[in-house]
Amino acid sequence: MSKSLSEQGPALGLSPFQLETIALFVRAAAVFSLPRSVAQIYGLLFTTPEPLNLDDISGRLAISRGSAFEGLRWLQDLGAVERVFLPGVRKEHFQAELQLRKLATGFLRNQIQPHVENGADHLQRLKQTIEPSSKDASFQRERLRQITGWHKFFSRALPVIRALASKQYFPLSRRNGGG
Amino acid sequence: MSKSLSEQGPALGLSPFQLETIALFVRAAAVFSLPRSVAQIYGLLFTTPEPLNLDDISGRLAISRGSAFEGLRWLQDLGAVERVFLPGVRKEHFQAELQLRKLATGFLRNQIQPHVENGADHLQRLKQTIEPSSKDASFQRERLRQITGWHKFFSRALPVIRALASKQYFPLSRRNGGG
DNA sequence: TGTTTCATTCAGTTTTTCTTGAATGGATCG
DNA sequence: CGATCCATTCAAGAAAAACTGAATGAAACA
Repeated sequence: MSKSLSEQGPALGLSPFQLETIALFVRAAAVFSLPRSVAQIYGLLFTTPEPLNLDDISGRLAISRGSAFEGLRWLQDLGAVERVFLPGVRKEHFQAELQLRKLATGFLRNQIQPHVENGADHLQRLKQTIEPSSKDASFQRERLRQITGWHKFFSRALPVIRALASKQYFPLSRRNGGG
Repeated sequence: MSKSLSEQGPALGLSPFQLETIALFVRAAAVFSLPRSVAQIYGLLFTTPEPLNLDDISGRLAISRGSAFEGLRWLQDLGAVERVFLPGVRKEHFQAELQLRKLATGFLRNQIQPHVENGADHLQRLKQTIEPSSKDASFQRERLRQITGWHKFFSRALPVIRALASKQYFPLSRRNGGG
């Protein structure tokens, strides 16, 4: 019963700091319904000074190679993790991307933006379903207008949110020269 | 095989407009990993002029009373659905809240804010795990600083996002006199 | 008071999601 | 060239989440 910190977490040679950080990321990921393994992987890389390879990750977190691989791919797609090429080393190594801006924009780009972009088509299709002569037509048009308004809002909000996550709002990250 | 629109959706007396709208909400909810039934319920109320009761909802969407009840409770907690008291009618009736602002702030309040508020405690605990004499202490302090920066960002961003969702950014909703 | 109507709960079941680990095949090496 | 190392896939299994519907008891009614 030594796995209280991260709830079914790794038992191997991770420091208390690493365990606590991973637990924190796992909780945060749960808010967005992201798989536990994804959060664990990011937490491990985040708290490890040197780049790690697939077997390092799978081994230290006590998760399967398959999970480690899928999790790493997801994190790479997002831009939360990047490959590191080490001269003379065959295995691919990875390290955590530390800029929240990149994480946030990656998430918006991958998870939100496509839906907003498809929205126009869906709205068009929705419009077709209104029968002009029906007694509900007026009410339905009102609702369609409402949804259209929401869609416009998201289209406008996306760039704003990106701007929000820009350098000037991250005074502390200046230390790393990033932003 | 007449259930293509909303994928396992209701087959009863819903109009094409309703079916299409519900399908749209189900897709949108999936982005945030919200249960299908919740999206269906909101979609049904959104596209129905008059308030509905539990049995209406359960019946028209072909979902169980239990699901309808839980979904309604979740939507009420969020502020996305409100009770309507009809004089002389015993059953509770519900209608959709149309202001996106309320939906957004409800979601932030219920799903995000508690975690941000607990963050301070977790950061404090994380700090305790750093052993000052360890060779990793410097690296770990750097990472702690990073997380602290993220936490600060979210603490600041929450109010800003709320402001974003305020009236002036919803020109179309003025028609309803809401915002 | 007894009867009916209703909101609410929750153990059991179904469905979905996540994880596992062995298998595949391409790349690298000697 | 064969042997080894490695990234990647995926069918099967495990775990988690969502759903069901009957049971409960409170409230309204007559």
